[in-house]
Amino acid sequence: MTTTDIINRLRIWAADGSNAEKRLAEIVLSDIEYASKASIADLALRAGVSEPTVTRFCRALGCDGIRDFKFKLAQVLAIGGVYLFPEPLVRDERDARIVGAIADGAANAMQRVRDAIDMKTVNEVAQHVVDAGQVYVFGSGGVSSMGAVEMQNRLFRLGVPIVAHTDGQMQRMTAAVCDKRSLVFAISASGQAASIIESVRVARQYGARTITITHPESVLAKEAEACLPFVIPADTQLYKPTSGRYALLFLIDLIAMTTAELIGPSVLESLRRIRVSLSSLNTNDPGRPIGD
Amino acid sequence: MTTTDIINRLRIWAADGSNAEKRLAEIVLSDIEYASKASIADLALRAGVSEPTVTRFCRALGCDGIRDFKFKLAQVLAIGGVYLFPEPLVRDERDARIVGAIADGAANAMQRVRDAIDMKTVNEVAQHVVDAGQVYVFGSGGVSSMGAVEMQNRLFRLGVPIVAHTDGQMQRMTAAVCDKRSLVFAISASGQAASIIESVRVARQYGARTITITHPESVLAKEAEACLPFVIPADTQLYKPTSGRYALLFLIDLIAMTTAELIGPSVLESLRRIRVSLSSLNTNDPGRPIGD
DNA sequence: ACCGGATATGAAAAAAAGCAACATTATATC
DNA sequence: GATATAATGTTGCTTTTTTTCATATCCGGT
Repeated sequence: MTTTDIINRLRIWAADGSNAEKRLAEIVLSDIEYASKASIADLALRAGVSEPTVTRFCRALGCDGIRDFKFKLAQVLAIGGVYLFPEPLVRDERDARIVGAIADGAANAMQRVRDAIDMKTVNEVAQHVVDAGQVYVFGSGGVSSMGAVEMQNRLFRLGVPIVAHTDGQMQRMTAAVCDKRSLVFAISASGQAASIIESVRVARQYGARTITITHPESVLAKEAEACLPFVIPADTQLYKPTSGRYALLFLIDLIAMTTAELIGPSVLESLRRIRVSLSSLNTNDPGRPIGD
Repeated sequence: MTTTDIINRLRIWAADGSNAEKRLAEIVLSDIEYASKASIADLALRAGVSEPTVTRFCRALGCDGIRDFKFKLAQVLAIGGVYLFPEPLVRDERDARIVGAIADGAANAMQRVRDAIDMKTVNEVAQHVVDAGQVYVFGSGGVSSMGAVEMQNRLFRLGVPIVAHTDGQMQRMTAAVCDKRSLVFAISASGQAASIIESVRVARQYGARTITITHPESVLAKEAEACLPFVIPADTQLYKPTSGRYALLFLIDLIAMTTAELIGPSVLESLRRIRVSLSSLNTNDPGRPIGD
């Protein structure tokens, strides 16, 4: 159960639960911060009900007991939301929470990559990119397809022959024309996207080198030669966009930068040409990053 | 104290606290989910220390007691997801430099957004998204077009009628069919992309509301009603992909989350439907994030 | 109106958890 | 090696939570 469900249910019960439930739900909703720390006795007193009623209330909401209930409330609070607080009171605080939740989430996700990433594998991957005659990136689903496109975007600048496909048919067809000089990146957070799994299988049959960026225990991970672990945890907060995207971006940057350094100064030539090709479009501002 | 600080402190203590502290910190870090629900007795047993030591440990970490400690852990989990917090790897200098360069760049970019962001504007923008009959997002160039697509990806989930265009012709044509109920987001790091500037101008002529995510001093910024500042600094490190992308993602997440909360619980219905529509594709795993 | 059964609520006691005061042990310092 | 200080443990008490059992309330059928 996601934490947001609990708020919904509280809402519903505040409207049409039994007497005691109504009062409790109201008390909790009116001050979640208080409720997340109060003892049963306190809560019972405020709502004018008996203590066991509070425990039963929590159970009925799908929690193990009041501890679990408060645990979930704490999580709701960690991210916070308009509808959680009495409106006029806390505009600023709520804003701060939103900013904090996203920033912390991103920082966490990236910290994890930072801690867990095996640079030896990344270095090998980069070497394969350099060696490959043609690189393909397959991704599907919101996060993974962004990753695929982004990877193309990062690597083509280095002069790497790379193309991304987010369409399942294109992935399959492309896989079918792979050969020994091909390198296939397969990105899938779940590791269960059928088109990606099949494409990897086919590409490998034709001798392509295959690298996945996916859940290390997934079907997809087992299909390929190498796997860079990428796990998107079940977000407890549905309102918040998943932080996993930052992790994926990080991973891609690592690959791109390692590859760039491997190629060496000649990447600068590619970058220079890109800049020249843009200079007729935009004003010439040498400080600006290449291609917006 | 932000909630994630607690993890840092735990890390430090796991490395150089006293004996009991070390063991406790390790136990907690090795399974935060467990620690966030365990009783003192449990924790003490596992770490092989006495119960009051656990209480003292929590206090020393800046919490009121074990309750508060567990409360904070719950929040860490809510934000960071059910991530593991593995020991950071030791790596050689070159690897550390690459990882550090990217991580620091991203952290800086996001910190800048955090410092500069005006949540009042973001709230207004979100309100406009909710009110709009149709939302368009235009972006061009590597970073900005990713932003446009990502914005579509984040907002369509909430049931917002939104479409992204990264093609200049499509942008112009779309702008030409705007009306009063249209909302146009124009993303451009440079603020000089011709197609975007023209599209904003045209859309505005037809009564659309226009919001830019761009350099606040740019031509584009002056064309539109509102501007969320987004500046990509000239990266000195040519090998390194620009960190600006993290900042843009951050900005988009802020808008998406604020919008989601403005819409309220009914967004859950959209998300639920998306999940259902995917469940025939993938195995049914309710914990998985929606759409890879 | 009255009955039987289900449901909701409360009182009291048992169980569990958390905490403080004091005791002990380890460590550092001279 | 004595002493002071910090770190940790033991014990028992308090608070919190849960369970058990009793009571009240509601509701449809007679």
